[in-house]
Amino acid sequence: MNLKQLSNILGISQTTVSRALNGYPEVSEKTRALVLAAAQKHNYLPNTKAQALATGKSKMIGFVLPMASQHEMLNPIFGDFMAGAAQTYRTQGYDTHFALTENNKQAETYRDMHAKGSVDGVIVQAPRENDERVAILKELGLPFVVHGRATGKNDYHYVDVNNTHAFINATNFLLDLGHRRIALINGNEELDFAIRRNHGYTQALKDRGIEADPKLMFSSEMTEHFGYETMNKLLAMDQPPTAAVASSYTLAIGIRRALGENGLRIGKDFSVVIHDDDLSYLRNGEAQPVFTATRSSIREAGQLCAQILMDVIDKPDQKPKQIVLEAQLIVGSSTGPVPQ
Amino acid sequence: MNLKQLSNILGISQTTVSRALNGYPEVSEKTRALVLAAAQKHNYLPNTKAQALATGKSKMIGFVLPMASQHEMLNPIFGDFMAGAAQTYRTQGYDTHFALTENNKQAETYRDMHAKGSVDGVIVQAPRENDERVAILKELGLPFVVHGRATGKNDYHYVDVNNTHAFINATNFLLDLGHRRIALINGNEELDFAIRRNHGYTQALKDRGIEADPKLMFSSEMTEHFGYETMNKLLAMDQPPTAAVASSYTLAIGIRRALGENGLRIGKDFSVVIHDDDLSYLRNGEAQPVFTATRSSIREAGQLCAQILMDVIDKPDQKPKQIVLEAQLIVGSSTGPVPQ
DNA sequence: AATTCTTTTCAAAGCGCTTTGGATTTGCCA
DNA sequence: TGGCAAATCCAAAGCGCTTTGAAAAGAATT
Repeated sequence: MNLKQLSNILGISQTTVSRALNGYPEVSEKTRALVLAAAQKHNYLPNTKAQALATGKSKMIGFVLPMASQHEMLNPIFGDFMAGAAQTYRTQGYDTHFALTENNKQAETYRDMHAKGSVDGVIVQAPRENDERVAILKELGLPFVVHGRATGKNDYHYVDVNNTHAFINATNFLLDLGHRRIALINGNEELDFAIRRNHGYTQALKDRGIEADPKLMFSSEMTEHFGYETMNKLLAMDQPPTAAVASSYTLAIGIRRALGENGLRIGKDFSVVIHDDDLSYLRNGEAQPVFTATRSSIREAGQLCAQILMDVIDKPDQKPKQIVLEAQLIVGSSTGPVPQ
Repeated sequence: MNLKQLSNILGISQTTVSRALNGYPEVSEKTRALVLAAAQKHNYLPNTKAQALATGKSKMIGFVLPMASQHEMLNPIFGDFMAGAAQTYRTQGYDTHFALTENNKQAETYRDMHAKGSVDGVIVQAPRENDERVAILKELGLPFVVHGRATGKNDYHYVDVNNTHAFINATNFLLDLGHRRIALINGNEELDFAIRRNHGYTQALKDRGIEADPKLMFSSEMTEHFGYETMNKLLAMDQPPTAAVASSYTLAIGIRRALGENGLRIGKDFSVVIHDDDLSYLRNGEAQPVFTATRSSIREAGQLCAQILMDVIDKPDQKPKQIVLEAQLIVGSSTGPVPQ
């Protein structure tokens, strides 16, 4: 069923049918009702491709996920983020165009998407320092919103968590409990968020006159295994730390496993504060949080990014919208005073 | 840059340029080289919308994810599955059209996608018994592949894990170790895979003359919390089981937490076999598996589904391709003989 | 009833591509 | 050199929609 057929059935021109459907005022309410009813009845929906071609708008948002070929490690947060975003798009008739790309070809993928006219805007994930994608998207004039911040220049739209502050808080919380040797188990420090968390951690220690000890600082992909392995290394030290801040829930699961295997109780013998993205399928407890954490919903970030992006698509030339979310410190049972 | 402009630059007709680009034989290799070079130079890529309109093929695969409004629980496996699928699509120029939908409106979303002409085929996830989506897609004539099986009729393409067999194996493994009271911690038993796992578990017990005890069988959404809660319930029993089979890694994390808090060692005091989807961001150990598990890569399933779907789009009328993957039993350190 | 102004409708062009059917050029042979 | 087939190329139609500019119908004014 297409426009032509529908208009034939109705005995009305395509123009009028199209206008009736799209809510233009130049059509009487009577015929509009007629058209709407017929469309409903015949299950007619405009062909998006034709619509896109005619209007020049694809009503699609691009979402590019790098394959991260090294370890085949897919960003575990992307599902929730994307769902949050898609949920918001829907309200305005946008859908998501999802593309996988090799790790170092993200920029190229955006360029192609634009050249092929398949999206009206894109979201940039996990920015690095002076991320090239930002430059390219600007050059192309393709609307975009960054989830996170690409250090360097700041003249674009973004939604980010205040990572520095979150990790200052997390570290302070442990310091207040009396801990002095505190480890950092961080994500890959090529990524902006990890850099900021490192800064927060270092800063908090410094403010209490403690020099951050590089031997207590670890950074890699945030897997359960990395958490496990690192915790084992820490326990094997001559003078093990009494606490750690970790960048994700998955890391914490590994940490807890290592502690358990060594007969140590989390929150008693060793304290852990994590950053909790509030993933829908990996909740940090239900009513009561399991781990003490700085929490910030990744899904909410997705919603905000989507909101801004749609706004920018609508009105391209506005001054950068920049949202920094504060993570909430929630206290679970993974922390306690320094064991005597 | 579009075809017209490109052909003007070259001083060649649009027809020839289009044909050169699409590898038709009616164009000399010399001009083809010329065209290709120019396209490259001017960063030309055909507008997908126009292409889709002209050819009637959108080169898009639909992927519908229910929001699961109740608990906002997003299927944690979907990321890996989708990535596997997308990886395969790419090789043949397909991209993914991703849409969120309310839980009970999946069928409608497929119908809309078809009416709007935005996809050439779709993948159906997490089928239920006699899933309505299958019927609708057949009626629409929209190519589809089911990931899993919708019990009921079997006249469609699918890729599934042999869930029954996997759980027979898992249960047998524990029986062989001497366990007799074995719990089942399963996913939501409205879903086909969970039903089959239940059958496998029940069957294995029965084959050893053991009646499955409903008090040891639990089923819900596969969250860490559900695993934790259930394990606590089990431990509180008069006569607790000595082992459990669990349907996912996330459940196992909760189980381990409960055991740890009760001072019990997994694999010594209590044995657990899980089903492991081999998620990229939640690996069950690296070189050595942590949990004894029936393992089947969800990413691989995604790849297979994609492969079949593209094939079916190409040649719609073929007899159902049905692949049943056997899960591999891998032995980790979460199982051991019955404690004395 | 004649004129003007609104309201409602329509035909046709255009979005950027593919593809059919026909035209032109080239190569080969006699 | 002429003739014919094969190799190249092209103009134009069509995919399903939106939108412009104009026409037809209806309402209002004199």
